[in-house]
Amino acid sequence: MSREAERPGLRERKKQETRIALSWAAIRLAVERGLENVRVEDIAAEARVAPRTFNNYFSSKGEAIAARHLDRARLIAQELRRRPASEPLWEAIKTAVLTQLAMGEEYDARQPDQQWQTGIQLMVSEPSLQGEMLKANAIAEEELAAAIAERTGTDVARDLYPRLVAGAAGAAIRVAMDQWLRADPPVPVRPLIEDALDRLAAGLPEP
Amino acid sequence: MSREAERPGLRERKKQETRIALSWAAIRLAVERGLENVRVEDIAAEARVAPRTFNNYFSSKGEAIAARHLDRARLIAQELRRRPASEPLWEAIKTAVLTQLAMGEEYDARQPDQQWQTGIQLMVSEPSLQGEMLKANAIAEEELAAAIAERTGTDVARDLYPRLVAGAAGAAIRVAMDQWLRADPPVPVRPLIEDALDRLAAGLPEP
DNA sequence: ACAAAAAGTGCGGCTTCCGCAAATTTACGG
DNA sequence: CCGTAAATTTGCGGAAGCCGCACTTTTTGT
Repeated sequence: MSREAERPGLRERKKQETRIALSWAAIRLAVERGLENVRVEDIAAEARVAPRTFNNYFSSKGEAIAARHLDRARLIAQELRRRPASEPLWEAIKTAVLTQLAMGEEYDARQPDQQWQTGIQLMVSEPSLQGEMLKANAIAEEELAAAIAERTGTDVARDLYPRLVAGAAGAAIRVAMDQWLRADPPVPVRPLIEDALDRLAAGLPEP
Repeated sequence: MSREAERPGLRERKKQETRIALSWAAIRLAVERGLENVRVEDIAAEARVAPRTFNNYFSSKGEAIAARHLDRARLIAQELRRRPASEPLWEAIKTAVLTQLAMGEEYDARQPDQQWQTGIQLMVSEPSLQGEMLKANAIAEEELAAAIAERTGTDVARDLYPRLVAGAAGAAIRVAMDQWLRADPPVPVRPLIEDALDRLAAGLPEP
C-alpha cells in the first residue's frame, strides 16, 4: 500500500475510458435503433467488455446515456471556479456556461457533436430518460451551488443563497436548451441562454 | 354509448381511490421497513388488489410513492389560476404556494401529515426515489408554466418567459423545502419559501 | 519481480415490468 | 329492471434488468 494521492494513475485513466466508451456505445445504439431495442449485452459488446461489467459502471441503461450529459454539466461549476473573483457573479455564471458550451463544441468537433445533439433529443423525448436527465442536472446543480458558495463566501449548508442561485440558473439553462431544441427554424443557443440568465438577474419582470 | 363529459363518474372515483390507496400503501410500507424490503406484491396486498393491477396504475414502486408528492405539487398551478388577475404575478405565485401548503396541512391534519413528512424525507434520502421526485417536480412545473402563460398573456410554446418563471419558482420552492427538511432545530416552512421567492423576484442579489 | 489491491468476469437468482386474453365490474339505453 | 358494450381487474408467462458473490486478470508500489 501507499498514499492515495496519485494524480492521473494509468488505472484511473482506463476506467474513465471504459466509462466513456460504454456511455457513447449506449447513446449510439439507442439513437440508431431506439432505446427499447438495445440490451445491456449489446452495449457491453460495443465497448468490448463483459455484460456484467456494464453494471459496475452504471446501474441502468438510462444512467449510461445520461452520463455524457452529466459530465458536460459538471464542467459549468468547474468553469465558474476559474473565473476571476472580481467578475460580478451573474457575469461569471453566464461566461462559465457559454465557455462550457464552446468547449463542448470544440471538443467533439468532427462528428460526435451531431451525435450529441441527437443524444439530447433522445433524452428529452424518451420518458425513461427524462428522469436520468433531471438527476444529472440536480447533481450538477449541487456542484454549482458549492462553487457559488465558495465564490460568494456563503455556506451551502446554512444559507439559502447559493443553492437558490444554482437552482435558478439551472432552470434557466434547462429552459433555454429546451427552447433551442424545439425551435423549428433552428436558432443559435447562446442568445437564448444569455437572455434567460439576464432576465433572471433582473428579477424576471413581466414582459 | 353516450357523451363522455360525465363529471365525477362512480367509476372514475373508484379508480382514484385505488390509485391513492396504492400510493399510500407504498409510502407506508417503505417508511416502515425500507424501500428495498417492499415488493410490489406487498403493496398490492395492502391496497387489496392483485399484483398485476399495481402496474396498471404505476410503472414502478418509485412512481407510486412520488404520486402523492406530484398531486400536491399540481395544486400550486390550480391555485394560481384562482388568484385574481389584478394581483401582481409574484404575489400571486407566493400566495398560491402558501395556500397549497396550508391546504395540505389541513387536509391530512390528524396523522397522515406526520407520515407525509416522513415520506418526503424518505424520498430525498433514497437515491432511486430522488429521480421520481424530480420527475414529479418537472411535471408540476409544466402545469405551472401553463398557468403563468395564461395569466400573463404569453405563449408557452414560443416565449421563454412562462417556463423561465415556472422553473425558477420551482427551484426556489425545492431549495426552501430542502432547507426546511434538513434544518436541525426545526424552523417554519413559510418564511423560508417567502424568502426564496422574494429574492428571486429581486434578481437574486448577493447577500 | 512480488504481493496486495483493484477492476473485470461468470454465474445464479430474484424482481420488475409488460403483453395478452379471460373474467369481472360498471355504464347506459330501452 | 335487463342486456349489451366498454372499461377495469386479474392471471399467466416471459424477457430483461439488476445485483451479490466468488474467481480471474491486471495494475500498483516496493
